[in-house]
Parts: sequence; C-alpha cells; structure tokens
Amino acid sequence: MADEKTFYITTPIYYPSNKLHVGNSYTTVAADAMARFKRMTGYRVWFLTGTDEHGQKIQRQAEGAGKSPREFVDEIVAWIKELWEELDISYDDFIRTTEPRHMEKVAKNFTRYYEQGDIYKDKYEGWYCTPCEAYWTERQLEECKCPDCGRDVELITEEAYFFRMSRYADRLLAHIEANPDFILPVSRKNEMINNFLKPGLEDLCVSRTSFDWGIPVPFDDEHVIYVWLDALSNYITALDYGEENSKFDIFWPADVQLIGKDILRFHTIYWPIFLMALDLPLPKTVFGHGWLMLQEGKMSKSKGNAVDPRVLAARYSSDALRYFLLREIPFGQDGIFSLESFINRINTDLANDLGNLVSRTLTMAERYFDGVLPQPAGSEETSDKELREMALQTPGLVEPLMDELKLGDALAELWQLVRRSNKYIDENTPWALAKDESKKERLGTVIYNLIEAIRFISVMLQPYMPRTPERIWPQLRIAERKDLQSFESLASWGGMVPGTVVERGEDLFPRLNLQAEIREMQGDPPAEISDDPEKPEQQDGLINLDHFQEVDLRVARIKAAEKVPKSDKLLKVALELGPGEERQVVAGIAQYYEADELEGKLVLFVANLKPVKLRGVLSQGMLLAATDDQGNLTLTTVDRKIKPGSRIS
RNA sequence: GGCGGCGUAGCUCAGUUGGCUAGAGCACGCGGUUCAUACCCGCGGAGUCCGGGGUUCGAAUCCCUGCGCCGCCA
Repeated sequence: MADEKTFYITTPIYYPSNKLHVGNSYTTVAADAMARFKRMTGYRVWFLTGTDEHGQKIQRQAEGAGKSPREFVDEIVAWIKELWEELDISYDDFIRTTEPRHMEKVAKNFTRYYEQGDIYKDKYEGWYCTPCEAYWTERQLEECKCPDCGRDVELITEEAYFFRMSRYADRLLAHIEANPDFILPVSRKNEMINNFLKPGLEDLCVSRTSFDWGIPVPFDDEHVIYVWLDALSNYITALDYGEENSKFDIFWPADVQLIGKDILRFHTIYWPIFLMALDLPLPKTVFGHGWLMLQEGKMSKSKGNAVDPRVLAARYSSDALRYFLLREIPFGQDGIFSLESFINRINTDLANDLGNLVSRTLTMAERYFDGVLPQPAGSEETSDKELREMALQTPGLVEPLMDELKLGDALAELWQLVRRSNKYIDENTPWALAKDESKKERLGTVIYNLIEAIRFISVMLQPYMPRTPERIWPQLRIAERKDLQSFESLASWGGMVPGTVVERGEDLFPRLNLQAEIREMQGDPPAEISDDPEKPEQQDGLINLDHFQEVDLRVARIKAAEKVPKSDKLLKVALELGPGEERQVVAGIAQYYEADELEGKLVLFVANLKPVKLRGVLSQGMLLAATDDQGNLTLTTVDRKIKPGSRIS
C-alpha cells in the first residue's frame, strides 16, 4: 500500500535523572492526542517516545545513590512507563538510548560523519567550574566567576571532536525560510534565525572525555559521544534507520516532532544538520510548545514545586488531567497550572457541560421511554436541523485545527456541540412534551437526536479523553458497535438504531468542591514529587483527626442580621463569640431566613476561615447550614444552651 | 547590550490582508427552567483595545515614540 497515509510523531526523549512532572506530561499527552486523532482519521501512525539516559549528570546521580547508572536509570524508566500507562499514552515504541539498537547506529553514524569530514578533532577550550563540573563560555561568566555558584573558574583545554556545522548553515537557513511550517510557532523560528544562523553558526563539540557514561567514539575510546548527538539520533534509530525494509522507509521524515521550547535549538539547528549530513530529509514540523507554569513561576524538579501527574491522575482521572492539559495550554504559549484552574475546568466543562448532558439525557430516555430509543419523526424542526448540522460539521472543523496542532481550539470546537446539545434540550423542553400524550412522537425525536448528538461527541472525544467514550458507549449500548464509534460514522446523522435500550450510568465527572480539594491536596501530602515511590495516596475520602482539628468550630450567638444591599442571597450577620468577642459574617441564607428571625439563635460557626469580602462586606467566618436535595436549608444549632464561643470537637 | 514579541471586559485570551454597534470562555448580575451533577438556557459589559503622535475616508489592526512585561542570545 504505497499510497497509505502515514504519520510519524515523536516526543522528546526524557532525561531520567528524576521523575517527570505535569509539565513533561503535557508534551506526551499532546503527542498522544495527535497520534490517536491521526489513527482515527485513517493514518498509519508511528508514535515514538523514550528516554535519554547517558550523560555526566546521570552518572553522578547514580554514584550519589550508590547505584550503577544502569540500575539508577532502570528504576526511573519503570516509573515513567507506569506514568504513561496511567495517562493512556498509546506509544508504538519506547526507545532508550542505552539500548544496543540505538548505540550501534549512533556509533556508526559518528564514524560516517568523521569519514565524510563533518567531524574533526580539535582542542576544546572553556572556562571550567570544578565544583559544578560545568563548562562555561566567556560570555556566560558573571564577573569572571561561575554563574551557577559564583566560585572561580579555570580555563581548561581538552581534546574533543567537533561537528562542522558551518558546512550546512546556509542550506539550513534556506530550508527554514522555504518551509514556513518547519519551525513552529514562528516566533521561535525567528529566534533561531536571528540568534544562531544569521550571526554565523559555530561548530559544535560532539565528544567528551570527562566521563564515560555514554556511547564511546568507535575509533577513539578516550571519548564518549556528546549527549545531543546521541539523543537526537533516537528519532531515526528507533525506526531501524540503515536496515533493509525498515520502518524508517515507511515513516521518515517525521510529520511532527513535539518538543518543549527549551530544547528548540537542538531540534531546529543541530538535528537538521545531523540529518543533512546523512543525506536525509528533514522533519516536516518541529513544534516547540510552551511550558506549564505555576503561579509562582517555573515548575522544576529541583525546586521541589513540581506537581506529580500520577497523584493528579489517580485522584481526578487521567481523562480529566488530559483534558485540562490539552485545553488549558494555548497554542505555543505557556499555560498556568493551579489546582483551582484544574478543578474549575473539571467542574465547568466536564461536570456541568458534558457529564450533565449525558446524565440528563439518559435520565429522560429512561423516564419517558424506559430506555428504548424511539424512532425519530420523518420531519425536522429548526432546532433539530441546527443540532444535526452542527454535529455534522464539527468533525470537519476539528480536523484542520488538529493539523495545525491547535488541540485546545479543537476541543473548544467540540464543546460548542456539547453546549448546543444542552441548548437543544431547553429549546424543546422534553419534560413539557412528556405531559402531553399527543406529543409523544415529538418527544421521541428529541430524545433520539440528543442520544445521537452524544454519540457524535463521544466519538470525537476519543483522542483527547480515551476513557470517557468507553464509559459513554455502554450507556448508549454501542460498546460493541465499532462501526458507530468510528470517525467515518460521523459523516451521516442517524447512526443510533431505534429500539436500542439505553441505560443511564454513573455520573461521568462528579462536581468537585474547590475548597475541599485545595485543603486535601495542599494539606498533606503536598502535591509534589515524593522521593518515596511507595508512598500511598489517600484515596478513600477519609481524613484523620488532625485534618478535622484544623477547623476551629465554635458556637456563636447571633446578635443581629441585615440584608446586604443589592443582593438577595446574602445576609450580614453580627455574632457574639463570648464576652467582648464579636465577628461579622456574610451568609448566603437570605432566601431561607428573614433577617429579624435570627437574633438570639445559637449557631455553629467556623472561626478560623480566612476573611473575605463578599459584595464589599467583610466576612470573618462561616455559618454552618444543612441543605437537602429539595433545596431546603436550615442553620445548624446546638441541642442545649451553652456559652457562645464554646469549642466544638 | 543585540534580536524578537506582547500589553484588548474582573480573570484567561480570540480578533485573517485596516472597514458593519470590538468578541469567546470563566467569574459576576438579572430572568427563565426543573430533565439533570446547586445544573442547564437566555439576557446584561460607560472595555481610554497601555499612553502620546502620525498615515488614512476609516486603525485594536499600519508607521513613529514613551512606559510596562516577556522570550531568545551556543
């Protein structure tokens, strides 16, 4: 099948000196969504990820841990593979640079480069900081001292091999300028051109003698191949480059190489030149995406503020995490991770819009038709037509966005359909139709259309959130109907078969309480990488006594209450907490209590809440109240008289 | 210091080659609704489109300038 459409996508290979954080996961999740989307739309896909395991840093860390580099790296790689499994990363191959299949080819390429004259031996000169074991250029030094530790540096000369970058610089520049999609986003392209190519590209040192955890230079065993020449080659060694009838012939050049913006230089300058020197075509697109930041700045393993993706996935589901990552990080820019934005995304998009749509639709199907999917009427009303047309056009809107790697925009487009479906319910008020037996057929049409719309949504959801469709399909009773789960099935409306017995399932994404989540996650243990991989996570929803005792619960006596102006929910309440101690709180109970009926009541009160202003009025705590599922509300009070200010424990 | 970019509603951001009353999501307010996961639907913004100057019939969109922020510089 020579004309089969292929798609080769790669992530960077991660450096297993430590565990990965959510920011790293973003790259891989994005690549996975692309890979899944391409598979779904008929491409033969190869999706590669892996680990870059050589280098001095690993060697040193292993020594520090009293392990061989191999042992050290094996543990972290195992952790990374578990992470990818938990995040449903559907990679086709996972390459480790310590594998023979990789090392042999890199060594062979090195020899070829050398024989072609691309690599030559010379003297490397640089400012060396012994404690940091790092070389610096003259420009990087700060007042002639090491920019890292501020100590003295010495000028060191050692033998090294160099790659003659200058030989290819012009060709590369021409290629970049002729192929606007080669480096994306464009802002990155300009940086590369202006900072490196235009001023004149320096040759790159491609060997080291100061450590030996690496691929030896085949003809000079004093030297080890510099890590970038080693690492970058993975994208072709993993395809068995150089072997007969290899995957390389099918998949190279790569369609998309997804990387973080920090390693753009290596992927858009050195990597292409390494390829040119092998006489190979260049990848079609190298995309340098932004970072996932924390509000306080960059997320980094060394700062200890990194967020552990496995903790998040275990608590909130990998689909929720994937959705957040894909939706929240804008095309090519940095995004911000905060627990608050994450929880809000889950609540608004997943629980309110999507989960609730499925829930309310299935409930009605069961209530009005015992779950038996009705036959839609032959005629179509305006809202039917609009819903159908939007559903049918969404796949066509999503696909080009995916090709431009605008994954967040693609999801936004899909959510337009989710919203339209919710609106469709309101337009047709099925509960009103259900009251009139003569409107039974109309009601059936409405339910049918909703179920079909949910099918469309679930099919398109697959690349981004692979588990959610698997939970929706049994409810629609199409778990076995592969034909109704395919992207092609979205070419026409009406795939759902009338008579199918649908069945409401569990809520897809229960709403979360933001405050409770923040308390849980930021209390103990902090959401950061723990050194103990065996540390169990609290998942049973139970808390220990310490947690409870953090809350200062008191009995308070209501002295007075009045309505907060311009609000019909809020009351301003003055409380007495014992002799001379008074508090003011704003309580959202105005719809349930008149201001003047409150005076004198003894109520339960949270005394150590951080004060906030509600509609401009200071609130120094919270009254506890109970609500039932009918929306009734009652303040909580005490069984017997007791002094205001008494502690509750 | 060099090169590049950004500054649009409370927040996060869209705004093709300059052109109808400047948009989306979230948050907020009001109204509707009760099938649903305190949800959904509708309506609502007197936003100096960072300030100043210019080009133009017309600029958030182009040019100059000031301020602020950010990225890259082996």
